[in-house]
Amino acid sequence: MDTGAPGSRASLKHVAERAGVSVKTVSNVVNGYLHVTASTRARVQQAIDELNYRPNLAARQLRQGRSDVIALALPELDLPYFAELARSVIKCAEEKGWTVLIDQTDGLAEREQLVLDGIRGRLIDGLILSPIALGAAELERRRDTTPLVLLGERVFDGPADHVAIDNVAAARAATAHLVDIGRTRIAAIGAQPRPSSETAHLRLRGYQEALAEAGLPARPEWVAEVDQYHRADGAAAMRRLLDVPEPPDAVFCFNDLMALGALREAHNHGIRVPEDLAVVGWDDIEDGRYSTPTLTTISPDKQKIASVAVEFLAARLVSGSEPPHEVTAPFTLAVRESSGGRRDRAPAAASA
Amino acid sequence: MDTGAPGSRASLKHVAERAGVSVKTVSNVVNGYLHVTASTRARVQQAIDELNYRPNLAARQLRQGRSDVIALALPELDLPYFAELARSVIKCAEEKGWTVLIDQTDGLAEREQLVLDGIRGRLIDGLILSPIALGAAELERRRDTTPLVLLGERVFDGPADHVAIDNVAAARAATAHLVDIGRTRIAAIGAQPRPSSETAHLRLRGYQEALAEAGLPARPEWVAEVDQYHRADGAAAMRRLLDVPEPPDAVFCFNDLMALGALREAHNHGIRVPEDLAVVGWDDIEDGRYSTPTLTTISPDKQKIASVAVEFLAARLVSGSEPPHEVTAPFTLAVRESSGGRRDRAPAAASA
DNA sequence: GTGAAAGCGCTAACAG
DNA sequence: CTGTTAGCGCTTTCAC
Repeated sequence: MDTGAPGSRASLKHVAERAGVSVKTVSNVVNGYLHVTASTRARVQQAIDELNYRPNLAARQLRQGRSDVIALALPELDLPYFAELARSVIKCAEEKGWTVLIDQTDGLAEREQLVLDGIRGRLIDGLILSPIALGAAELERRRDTTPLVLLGERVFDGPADHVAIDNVAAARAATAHLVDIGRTRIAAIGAQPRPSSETAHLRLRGYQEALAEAGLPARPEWVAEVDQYHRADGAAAMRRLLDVPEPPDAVFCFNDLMALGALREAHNHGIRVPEDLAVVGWDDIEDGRYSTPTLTTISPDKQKIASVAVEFLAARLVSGSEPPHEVTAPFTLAVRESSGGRRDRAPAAASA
Repeated sequence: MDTGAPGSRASLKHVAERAGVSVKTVSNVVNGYLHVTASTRARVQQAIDELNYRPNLAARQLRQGRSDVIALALPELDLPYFAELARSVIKCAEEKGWTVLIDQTDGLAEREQLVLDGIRGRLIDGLILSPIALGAAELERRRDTTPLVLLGERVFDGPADHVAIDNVAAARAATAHLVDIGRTRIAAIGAQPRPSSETAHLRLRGYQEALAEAGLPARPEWVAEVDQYHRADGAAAMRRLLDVPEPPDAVFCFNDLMALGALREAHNHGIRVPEDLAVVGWDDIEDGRYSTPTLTTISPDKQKIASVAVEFLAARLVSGSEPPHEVTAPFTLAVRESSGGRRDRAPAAASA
């Protein structure tokens, strides 16, 4: 049914010629302007269909100065927390008519810096960045003026909008929960040697504060450092903790993935969870609701984080240079089996 | 250190003026052309730095007719299989200098159609689509000429390049494995009522073929239908299978997520895996390597799928209208605990 | 080696 | 209500 359309390379001009009107009129139709006669509109629409016309977004962007595309830069898409977050961001962005393009930084400083420096040129209208390696200093130095929203821990009072989690408070809550259920030898998995890792630092602090508050010992050998926050790192860390002379009876993992690794490793060693060892994670990824045992975890409000980030960006696009906003997203503690929560059915089971 | 740069809105012209050269020269420098005097290059580079110049990609795209952006359209980013796939695609695309923009279709026909119709206008150079709801008919009807690569099951000999998995063969292998370990009452989870669901259809066929081959009964009540391929659907389906008069002693789940849900549900009912019930999944997502028990699964070569898809696109961009290519990506069966594999340590444990 | 000018497809002024 | 025109920032002939 090719009516002579040269591929889909038809431009406004072609459509205009075919419909016997001016480009402006076609533009009006395409953009849904109201003041167009029904008959003209119909003629134009027919020409559009026949030629299979699609607007050239590059030209529109060049003209309008905006692309309706934003970038979301995060460490890894296959870390469930970030996958879930990305899903929400894409959803929210869609409601604004935006398209989301993904940059994977792998948590590398170099790549985060590239993103920050505007590697995307003027292609994107805004940027949402979840920094792992970069700190306040790098952010201060930023020259690119693309609207920026930061995700994650509080990076001081940086020059950018920021959706934060109260890492210290949440870590304290997680640890306090382990204290509450009667554990006394509470370990932590997820400390990081890198000086710039804010997240690990803050969560460790919350952990230590909670121990101090409870008058419980904070043994250095109960704090396991990791390189990354993957399952394998959690498993390896757990293994080391089990070799300590006086092994812990509870462990607070700085994310769910490590907690799942730790769970599995404990299982390999014949250690019962939660009887011998209570485990708490962080992120509330779906895996933890179906694991055996199900995982007690800090549950940050991901939906909220995503929606606030997108709203921040939207606000920036309207009024550029207000002082930076900051929102602290709420969290809850989801108590499940791994810390002795009721051995109730998994959520799916309950829903049918 | 603001040298008067008006934000980052500097254009080639501004840079040219500041450096005392023509725009062409600046363009040459920016694009790394060789025949530029070292001194000129230095002067231009300095002006670029001072003005914090970033090329306007929209203008470049308009001129060159390409954006170096491709779209990846998949059902949901937080389905681990797709998250892992997306990660690989982004990696491969990056090596080609491309940026990837993500479209979430939620597996909805309507949204897949939009993507296919070129909702992105001329913004993208190519499209990789993992269709769930759309079939051959819709693909034949496509008029948009953006290069397209299809992912997933074989959609007949469509008009587009295609990276397929041999669903029937893999499903047969999975089922045959359950036969091999001595199971006789083998169920399947993942059939779908929708007529257009190729994937479910083909996997079901492989399952049935393997049963026939083994001379085993194929009871309809052992085939559980689901709406989606999430953990909750697998758990619910498992629950139904356990209520059947003669419950199965093995179950082949059409993806890992459902298998994990089934695992959890079995656990809730006090059923031992693999002793009472063997479970096989499909996708080889990381979760299944750390679950308890670890999950036997069909492992498609995701890296290969991603790299071939990107290569197909690259080839299309060079020579447009060759006949469609098709590659069938290999798969293996990863035997783990859920089907009686050795109760060895989880992979992470082994690596330290 | 470098410069001048045209034009990619679109929208926004401004006429009519 | 519709047509004409200029120009967004860039690359690309073609001169010099």
